[in-house]
Amino acid sequence: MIDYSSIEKKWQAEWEKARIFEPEPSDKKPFMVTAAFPYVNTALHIGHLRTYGTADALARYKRMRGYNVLYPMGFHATGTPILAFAKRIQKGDSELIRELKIFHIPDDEIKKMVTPEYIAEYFVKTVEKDMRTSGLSVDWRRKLVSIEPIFGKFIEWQFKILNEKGYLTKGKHPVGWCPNENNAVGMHDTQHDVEPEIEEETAIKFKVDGEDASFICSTYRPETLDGVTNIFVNEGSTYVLCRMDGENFYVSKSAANILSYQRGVEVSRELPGKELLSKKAINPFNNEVVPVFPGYFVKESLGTGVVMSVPAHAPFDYAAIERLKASGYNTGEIRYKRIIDVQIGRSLSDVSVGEAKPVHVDLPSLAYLEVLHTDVNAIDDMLEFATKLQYREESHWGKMLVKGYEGMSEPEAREKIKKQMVDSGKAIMIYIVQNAPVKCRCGYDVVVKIVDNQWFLNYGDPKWKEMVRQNFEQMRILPPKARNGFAAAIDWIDLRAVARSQGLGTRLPVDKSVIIESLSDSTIYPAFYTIISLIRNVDVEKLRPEFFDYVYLGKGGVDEVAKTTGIEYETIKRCRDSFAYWYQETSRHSGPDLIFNHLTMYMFNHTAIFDKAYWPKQIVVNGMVMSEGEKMSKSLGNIIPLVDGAERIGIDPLRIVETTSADLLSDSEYSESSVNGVKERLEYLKSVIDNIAGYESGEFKHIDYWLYSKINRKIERATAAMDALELRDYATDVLYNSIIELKRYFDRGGSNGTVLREYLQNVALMLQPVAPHISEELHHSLGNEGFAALEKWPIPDSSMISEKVESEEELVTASLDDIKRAWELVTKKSPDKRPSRVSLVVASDWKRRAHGELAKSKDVGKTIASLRADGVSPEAAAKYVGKIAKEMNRLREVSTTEEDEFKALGEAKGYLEKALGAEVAVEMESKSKSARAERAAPLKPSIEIIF
RNA sequence: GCAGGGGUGGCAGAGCCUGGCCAAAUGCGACGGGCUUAGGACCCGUUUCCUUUAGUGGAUGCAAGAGUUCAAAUCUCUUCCCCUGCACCA
Repeated sequence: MIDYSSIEKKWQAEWEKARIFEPEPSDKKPFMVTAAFPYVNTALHIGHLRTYGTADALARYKRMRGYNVLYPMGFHATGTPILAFAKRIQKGDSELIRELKIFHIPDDEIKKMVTPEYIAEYFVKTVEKDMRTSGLSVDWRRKLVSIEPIFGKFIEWQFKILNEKGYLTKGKHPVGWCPNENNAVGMHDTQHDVEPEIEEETAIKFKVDGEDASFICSTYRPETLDGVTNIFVNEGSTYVLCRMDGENFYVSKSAANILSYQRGVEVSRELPGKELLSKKAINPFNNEVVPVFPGYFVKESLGTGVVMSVPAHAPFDYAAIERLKASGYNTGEIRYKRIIDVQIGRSLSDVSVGEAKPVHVDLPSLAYLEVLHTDVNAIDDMLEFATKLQYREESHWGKMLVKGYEGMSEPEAREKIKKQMVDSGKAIMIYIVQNAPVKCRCGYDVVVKIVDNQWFLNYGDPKWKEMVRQNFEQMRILPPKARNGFAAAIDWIDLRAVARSQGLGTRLPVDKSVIIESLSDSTIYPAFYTIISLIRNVDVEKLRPEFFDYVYLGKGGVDEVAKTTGIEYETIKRCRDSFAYWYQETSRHSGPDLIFNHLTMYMFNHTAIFDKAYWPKQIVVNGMVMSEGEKMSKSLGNIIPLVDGAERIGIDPLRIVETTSADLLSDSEYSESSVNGVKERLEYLKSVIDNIAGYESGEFKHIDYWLYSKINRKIERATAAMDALELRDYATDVLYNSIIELKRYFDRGGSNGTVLREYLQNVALMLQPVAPHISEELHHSLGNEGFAALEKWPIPDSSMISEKVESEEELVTASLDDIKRAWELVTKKSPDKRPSRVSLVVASDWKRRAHGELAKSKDVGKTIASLRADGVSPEAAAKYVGKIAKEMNRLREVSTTEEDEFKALGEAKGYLEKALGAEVAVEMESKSKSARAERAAPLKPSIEIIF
């Protein structure tokens, strides 16, 4: 058994002692690998190995390919999560404590986690330890934490530049807001961690006839305005007349309160809903005067509490009006007006619609109730269903009938009408919490507030976008299929709020009252790794913008900067050199969840700040890790802390399973069985190496050449796979196929120590990227000195790759297979017959020529003629060529000769006899008298089973 | 709704870009056999249907439908369904 734990500890200590992962600029080609730094609210679990292990695999591979490789690491602590974390600990939150216990965090440590600073300190320590346990080839001298003052200086400089370039702007922005605590709330601040989903609604002003006031109706479908027949209010609710933006409005009392966070609202007086029923309203779209009805379904707390009624296109509206009529309410004459044309029920299958045919196609909402086998008295859930169906079909396939918008699709008309109404002052946009009620941790309902002094980064800036697109074209995205996602993200990203009033982090230089939001302060930090270890001893206050200007932008001169900042000349110069060196070639790694935020912001900020030469070169996105078919999560309790995994399973097997068991972008699957499979294979490799001394060298046999061919082909393929970071393909070749090949080699009597040693030496080295410890151990077991981690990546010897040798080996396998099949069929049908001997006949060389010629000429006649000219009998030539002509387009040249095949099968005779338990004879067709000999084809000898 | 990624055999999951060697790798499961006192492990075989007393031939088949082609899991179009993201949150 391999003792992973002690092997890992041993090599980690050796690497550390030799400081082999602490690179400095040199004349070698640089390669810098960075992975998204972890947020410090948890220890690592085995799933984290996916991203960090993939990045490490690339780092180690590139190192072996002769690059000077830098793989630095830092820690993210800015933002609100550890603030909330500290509060929860203060309150003794049992759920959180239970989660921490999964990671074996001792009680006395948990007790101390009442300040975010301590939490950060604790997890920085823990995660670094976890990463060291993982055997990552990280240069720990460059460690940084995003809440360090030194980091703050760097961020301040970054935002100073962004501001100077005009990318920092100020404006209005809707946010989730707690009216009680008076601050913005995000997901981390709500009960059950619910994200308040903010949605925009159009609120249409319906002037009250004869009054200086309007109803204001919120709606998702302003395009249906032309179909409004009346206004609905809840007659049992309290309404107010209020003043907003210099106009008077009727809204529900609770709506007035909610709206007051978005606009200035002054309540003039309260009134019961009933009082509104006597009023008339003017539709701003078509100036029709419409009445006000009581709507049983109107909720005062939703939107404005006043609803415009479009009965032809809203089942609720239609049902409410019909029920009013039925109850004897005087509605006056209602003229239902169809404004969207669509094939009703088209998305439903015939089965669910059954016999129901929409009769009232001029009144779509009724027609929708009809296809659903119901009517105006349906329960609310049914009406809700009909509403959704109608809305979906109309917006998907509907064509507008409204004058001026004829034939338009609904979404297009919606945007046009919305814009027209808002621009002409007939409507305003309001925001609602779409998934209301969302409760703040303090217990109050979250509302939407429009913050008007919000700072944004204007990622929508066309010139900026253009720069990013330009760089993106040059960039390498791995895997290539993630490329479309990035292109979409670059197009989509727009204004992004960059400041918050709370949380840990750096204050915005242009407005010290706010803190830079935590994703925005971690976009160009990889550049900071290149210099941080050089300025650790510099007084933080000396890190003035002039310093960074020189280091990152080459502005000014070293003397000048040394004078203004007081930093030593040599330090400044080394920083500039270090940045300019390492940033030539970079690779950024993360999970796919960061494509639409961090990774895109990474591209934008780099292009905004740095010179072209230092723009991003490569981004790698990898999938996540699933555990036994389920997503790993603390609440499911299926998290395996990294320390446990290292101890119970071993880091190398874990790294192999997680980084190589799926496509780069697909989620990989951790399971006991997959880990065991990997371990068995590693054990097998080790056992062969442990016994290597027992194999003597000698003259090479066919199977030795075969193994040479295999190893060199393997190197070729593994190298190509690593270049594309296709770790799954790489591992299939290097690990899984190696086992199969070795077993076959021994099966076929292979026993040459020289060949085996070379094979294993290469396999051991090629395991280095994903299984660095085992690789190191095997490398040394083979008697090598020096670190595998620093060895040259194997180079294939293409002269040893032989199509012919491999074909011959396949010939043996395929023949054995065919013999078994035929054998079985014969003995099944005649159980009393006992075959005693098998005779194989390999095909004459003229048949090989036939293949080659036919493949080239595609001409049956010509091929036959050419064979006859060579002295082949006309009958045999015609018969054979006729047979192979059927698969003319699949024919290939054959690399073996009759002689080759004869020899190969001859050498394998012993093997075949053992496998079959019968005598085997091999003949050449040109010399055979067997009746079945003519059936022989290249690489497919004829078989005769003799009884 | 918008954007991105998908839909393959009992399951998981390759193949699709670059059409033919694909009844479709590999792993798991199931079944049969070997080994064993027995179980596990291991080894061999089977795992769409029909056909074949010699290594075979055929049908159906990769979400559904249509198209392009001598040839489609693979290319094009349409439809249906699933997953992820949609922001101030790391």
